[in-house]
Amino acid sequence: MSTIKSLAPQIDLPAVEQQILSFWETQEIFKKTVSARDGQLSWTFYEGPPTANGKPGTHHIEARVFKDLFPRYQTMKGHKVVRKAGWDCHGLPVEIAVEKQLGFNGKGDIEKYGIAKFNDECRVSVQEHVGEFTAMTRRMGFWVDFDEAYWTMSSEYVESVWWSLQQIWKKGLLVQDYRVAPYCPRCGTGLSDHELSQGYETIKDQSVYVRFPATSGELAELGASLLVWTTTPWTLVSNTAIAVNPKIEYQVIEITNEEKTERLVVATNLAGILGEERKVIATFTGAQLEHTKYSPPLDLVEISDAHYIVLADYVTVEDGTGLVHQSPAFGADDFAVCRKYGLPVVNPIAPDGHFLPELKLIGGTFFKEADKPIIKDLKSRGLLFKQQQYEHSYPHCWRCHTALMYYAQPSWYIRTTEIKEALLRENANTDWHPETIKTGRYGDWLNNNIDWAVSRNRYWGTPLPIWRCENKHEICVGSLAELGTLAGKDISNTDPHRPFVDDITFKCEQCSELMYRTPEVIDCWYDSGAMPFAQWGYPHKEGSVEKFEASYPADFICEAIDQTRGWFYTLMTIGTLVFDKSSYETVLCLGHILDKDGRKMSKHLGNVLEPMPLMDQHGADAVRWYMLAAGSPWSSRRVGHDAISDVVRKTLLTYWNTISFFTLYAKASDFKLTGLAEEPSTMDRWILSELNALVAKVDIAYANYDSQEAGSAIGQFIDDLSNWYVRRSRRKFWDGDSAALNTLYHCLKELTLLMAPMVPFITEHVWQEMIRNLEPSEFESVHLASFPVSKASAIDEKLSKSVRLSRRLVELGRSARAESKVKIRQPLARALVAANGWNEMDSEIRSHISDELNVHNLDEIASAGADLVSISVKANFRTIGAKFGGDVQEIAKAINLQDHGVLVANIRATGSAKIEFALGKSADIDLEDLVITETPKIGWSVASHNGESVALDLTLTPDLIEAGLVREVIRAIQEERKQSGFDISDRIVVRWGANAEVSKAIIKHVAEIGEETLATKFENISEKINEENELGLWLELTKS
RNA sequence: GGGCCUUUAGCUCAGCUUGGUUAGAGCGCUUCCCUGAUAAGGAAGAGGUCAGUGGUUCAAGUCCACUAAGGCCCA
Repeated sequence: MSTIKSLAPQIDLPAVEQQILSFWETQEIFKKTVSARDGQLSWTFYEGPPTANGKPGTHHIEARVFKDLFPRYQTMKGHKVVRKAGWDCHGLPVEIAVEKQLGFNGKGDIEKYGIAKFNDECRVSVQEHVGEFTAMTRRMGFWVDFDEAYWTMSSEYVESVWWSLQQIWKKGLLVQDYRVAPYCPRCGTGLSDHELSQGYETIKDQSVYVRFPATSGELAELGASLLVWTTTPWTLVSNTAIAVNPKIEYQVIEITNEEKTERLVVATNLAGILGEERKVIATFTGAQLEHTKYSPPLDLVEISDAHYIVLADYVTVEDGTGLVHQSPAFGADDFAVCRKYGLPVVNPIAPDGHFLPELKLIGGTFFKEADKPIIKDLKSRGLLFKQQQYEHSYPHCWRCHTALMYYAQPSWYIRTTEIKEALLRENANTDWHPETIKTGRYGDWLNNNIDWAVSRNRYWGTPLPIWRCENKHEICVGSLAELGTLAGKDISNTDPHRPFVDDITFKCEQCSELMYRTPEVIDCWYDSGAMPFAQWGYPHKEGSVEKFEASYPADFICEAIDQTRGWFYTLMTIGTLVFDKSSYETVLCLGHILDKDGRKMSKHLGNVLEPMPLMDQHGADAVRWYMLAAGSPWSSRRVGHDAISDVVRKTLLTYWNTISFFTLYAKASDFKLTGLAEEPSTMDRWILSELNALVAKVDIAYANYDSQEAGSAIGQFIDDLSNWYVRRSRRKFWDGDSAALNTLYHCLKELTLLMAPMVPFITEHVWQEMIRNLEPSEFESVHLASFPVSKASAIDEKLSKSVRLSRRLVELGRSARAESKVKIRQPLARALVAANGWNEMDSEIRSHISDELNVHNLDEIASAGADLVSISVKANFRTIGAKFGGDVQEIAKAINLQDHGVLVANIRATGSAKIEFALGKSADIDLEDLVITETPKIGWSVASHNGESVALDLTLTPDLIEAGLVREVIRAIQEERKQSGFDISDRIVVRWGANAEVSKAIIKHVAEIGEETLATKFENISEKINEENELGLWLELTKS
């Protein structure tokens, strides 16, 4: 009585996964995989926290699959891998969602409602979908510790963030400055980029070309005016400078119209706007014009030490005049350029969007309404050159549709430009996957680094821990304890959010004035970038120092490509700011998930694939394998049901069926696990060679974060194992051959271990049902086992090549069979083979070819005699090109003109031949320089490819025909056995009837048929004949 | 406006690092074959301006430049 479980070929993957999930949970397998590696080298992974105020989507599965694979692999390689989950809690998207839910329409509503209550709602909102996230994470088999998850809104997290800000502040890198940002004058609030993108509207504005007379340098001597184009005439009030591109060419052009002659400066490429009748007076590069003074068009506000030409690379000749009016309070580019020249930032507009009342002409006017009087004034003073309507898309407030203005507002910056060199150094030491991001997208971003505007005028975020007095003395606080000391009371249990921290005030140490917290909160990207230390509550919380030091920097992080300027940047930057070291060493950067038609998944297109139904339909393993192994992880990929069910059929079911096949025969033959044979057969040696090569390949691929490479190698091996090794060794399994069964078991066990990190469910199922069934002392879970080690001595590259050749020859033989219309069940006497490597081929491998092709004898084509064989050759360009370079075409032609048979005979006899290809020029070539195709001349069915040929002798003798009939009969009986549902080891009685020819064959070969079909007894019912089948064979089987 | 990525069969994608003369695989379709595990396997066929243009080279899907379309990030 065998205890071996036979596993059915049918499997319900999603159902099995549910069992495995509860097994993992009840046995606490995840915990054990971590604790089992206590004392081992740790391998660190950081989880990029999602915000759980929205539902998880299929794109969340993608990153999480990769975040799971490599930790599982590293665990199997003996490392301790702690995986701490995290939740990103703060930020504008959360506030906006809550505003929407409460029907709010701006910051005013929030303040009326009360910041404390509003923040309470935010706190609830970010926990709303935590359950769905954890359910999805559990279902997909992503092992991460939710019990110990960090929350960016927790007091200890916020305090840790404060501590890091204090470090940066102490270095003088956290400062207040102006920031030009979109601003809604009606709502009185700045808008985020995210809000901005929702509110673009196409509108018509008056654009104007204005003359700015030059007052210094050569331009003044020439009496020229700078011609400037702007779509926002209202900004001319605060004109501060004019920017030109140093590399662009400018001309002074004289034109005459309406009886007036004047000279204007424009970029050469845009001179066309001045009309056809024009005279070039002088030419300058932009650089030559620097510091040329001009008189400003309006004299409504005082701007000292201004009004000259500055240089800026961003100026283009796409439209306008190539000269750009600069008003630093109202344009980010303008601000940056003017800052560089030390120009003042003058802002004549009040926060309500109206010009200051004391101004002449436009005092008290709403900024947009000022265009008309300004244009009228310019016209009356002869400064307006041209005016035209201009249609463009302009940002509007998404709430109230008011036109936005870009407006300089006070803002806190982290001076990341100061640590640019350190960032570049850290980036150079970072291992990016794919590599191009390092110097491409991310490297460029660092090279063009700008200071990080880190403050937000909002409510639900980590409050900026800076307190100031009216004399602008400031202090940055690093913890609640520190703040309590300053305030002189115990506030250790105070919520470190608004509005509670806003209420804390204390006296300035320098001037004794009261210090108030500056009202801003910080960018939530700072929160997530601070997680390497803040997740432990470093440095305040007990034990956090040890935990942090043991886990910094991370060996591995992984997110989608949109994080290059998000999390990847803030992690590296904060790490470098605070510890002078980036917080991660390797980063895997994934492409996005698209729908089956290549479109983004979005609610309004209705093409969103819900993750849970997807996994419940196909199984999490199928989704995982698809994400990991189908297509490049770093390019965007289309996900659809068909693509995923393909994975199931092709890979997972083939694997499972091989397992099932093994257990079927292991049970039937009372399999004993004895290990690998001392002297394995050629076939066994071959598959073991492939296996060990696979182990090495997959190990390297995983170590290099290349799941695609690992997946395709595994897929190839599954195919080799199932469709060649098992197929060709079927008879041995049937015979209960212990060596073959042990070999197959060994292959399946190692394969299971290799696949475990990618598809943890089905491999666990195999581990429990097959491996622990045979080896009860094995690890409790496949995920507690060690990764296999490749045995180099088992890898036989020559054998592998030989088997590959044999499989190509089988293909050619099948092709020749199909061509000849002689089916494979009809044996043939012989086939001729031509191929390099044939002579070295092991007889066992040759026998597989003759079995597959059902041919009794295989001979080398040479044995057929030269007069039967025709030889044709082609030049092998790869070798000839390398040897003779430019002469290849001539040589190839010359080779073609030779008598191919003689040429090949010569080279085979002497090893080389001299080819004369031009007058007095010749080349010595040898066998490798030719692609030789040998084919029999007549009476054969031939297939050739790349110089390899198989030719079948189609002559049929009565004996061969009879053998063919026997094989037909055997197959018919086997088919019937299967139909009748007999067990593979059932002995049977065959009652049969057939026509004379078939009857004769059966009677003559009854012993052979009986052996093949396990028939113990044959009864001929001669009157029965089945008209419906080709053989006329009637069968009735019963168990004996 | 800037940077990066992608573009190869009806569909999904390899191949490009290292250039070599018949450009592959899977799915789907047609016709066959094989089957004592398989939801499988195999053969043949239809299906390709390798996005376009130009260049380098004896030779370009592959290297270089430019262009176009789509995507991502940033303005």
